Amino acid sequence: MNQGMLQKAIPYYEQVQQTIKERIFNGVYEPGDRLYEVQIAREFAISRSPVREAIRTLINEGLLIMDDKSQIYVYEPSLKDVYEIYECRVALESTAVALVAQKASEDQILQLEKTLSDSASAIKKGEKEEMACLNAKFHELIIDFSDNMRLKKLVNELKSLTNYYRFLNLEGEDRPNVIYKGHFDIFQAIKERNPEKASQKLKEHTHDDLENLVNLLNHKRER
Amino acid sequence: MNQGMLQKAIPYYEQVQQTIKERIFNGVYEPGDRLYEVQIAREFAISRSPVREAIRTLINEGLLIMDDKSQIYVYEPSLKDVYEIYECRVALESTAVALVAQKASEDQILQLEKTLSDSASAIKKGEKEEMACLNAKFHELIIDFSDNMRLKKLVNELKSLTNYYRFLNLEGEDRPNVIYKGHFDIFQAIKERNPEKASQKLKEHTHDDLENLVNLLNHKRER
DNA sequence: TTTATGTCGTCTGTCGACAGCCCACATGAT
DNA sequence: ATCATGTGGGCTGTCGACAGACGACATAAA
Repeated sequence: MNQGMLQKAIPYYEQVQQTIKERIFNGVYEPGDRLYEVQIAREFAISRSPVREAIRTLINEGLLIMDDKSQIYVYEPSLKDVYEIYECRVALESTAVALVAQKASEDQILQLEKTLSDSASAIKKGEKEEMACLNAKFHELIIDFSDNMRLKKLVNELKSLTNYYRFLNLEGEDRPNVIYKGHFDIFQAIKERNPEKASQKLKEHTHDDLENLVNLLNHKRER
Repeated sequence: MNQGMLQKAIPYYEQVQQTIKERIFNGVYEPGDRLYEVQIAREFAISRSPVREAIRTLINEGLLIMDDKSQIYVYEPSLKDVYEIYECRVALESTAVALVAQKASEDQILQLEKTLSDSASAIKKGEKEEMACLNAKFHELIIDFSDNMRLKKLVNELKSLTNYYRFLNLEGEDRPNVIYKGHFDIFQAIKERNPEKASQKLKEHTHDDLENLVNLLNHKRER
């Protein structure tokens, strides 16, 4: 009885949008790849209209870009882009964490604490997948608890633009512990109800992330 | 010889997008109004396809919203939305101004100063139109000088969402002078190369704006 | 009068078709 | 060989048409 509710059929353009997005995140489409309306339409055995709409939406999200000849490519962040995106994320997330430090409920603080301790045990067991997941959750919880839907949306969009690099988060010199320490400091500041400190710690933590990422990218480029 | 360059014909969907946006800003379409693809297509004597694409784009920008029945309405910010948008703007703009305080060139600082003094004389002459324009310019310069395209784009999108209320900026108790003072303090901090102070002053200034706006909205609502 | 059923019009989602543009390749002239 | 001119194929922008969904109104049944 599916809760007495029938699901509205999901229109093609939405399904296509989701699928393309997943393919970008999964690396099926790689940065710089060109996409063709007709080809995608043929592949799904539908007309070009829904495909066009899906592409338009993804262009607006920034995951696809259109050149002056209306050709569509998968977004490929330049180094400058990466810096700019991080700058924006720091701005938004540090605001979020300050809000959380001010008004988080006790229960919410407990949730953060639990995520942290789960994270610690994942590190001990060396479960990379789990670690990445919990780290993401920590950030997500903070954004959620800031209770600002628009901020959440903006951060998510920014994150998806560097999603391409998400594998690199945990690589590098002793990253798991460094990240854990960063999160721990942030949590501590929240628990102390110290917005400025929380904000500051998050800025430092994110800066670490950026620096690590840029280092790894440079290494890759040299090889 | 038009600089030897021919302009590519602007596609319909872009023109329509621009037109709809202007109409929203000019109040031709009011918040909450429903829009119809067919009607707009008929009006411009074109097919629905370009209209659909224009609408999709505007939905992604947030100026139009689509309900669960695929009906299109002009975005009508709730009070909570207004707060959230301002929170995001403060986050981004205060970051921008801190960057400017760090790395603005002397010439850029002069531009800010000139805008301020123009603003002062506009106040003396009571030129409301000019005042609004210069105030906007002040903020825009700061964003530009922060040299972060993505930040600029985000702020512009957020601003357009409350564009509906732009008339109210200058109404209220002695607003022009309060705003001028706010901008002056920000400028001062930039000139002193004091990022924290600049950031702080901008936060206070924007908070004033928000408070004033909310007051006026409440008054309106009571009447 | 109130409820139930049927019909109509309108709006959105999708389709297939066509025209214009751009590019690559080929053909021909120098 | 090099450059100019065709020529063809592929891709995007736009169009007009149809089907399904939804609501309004009317009509019929209680």
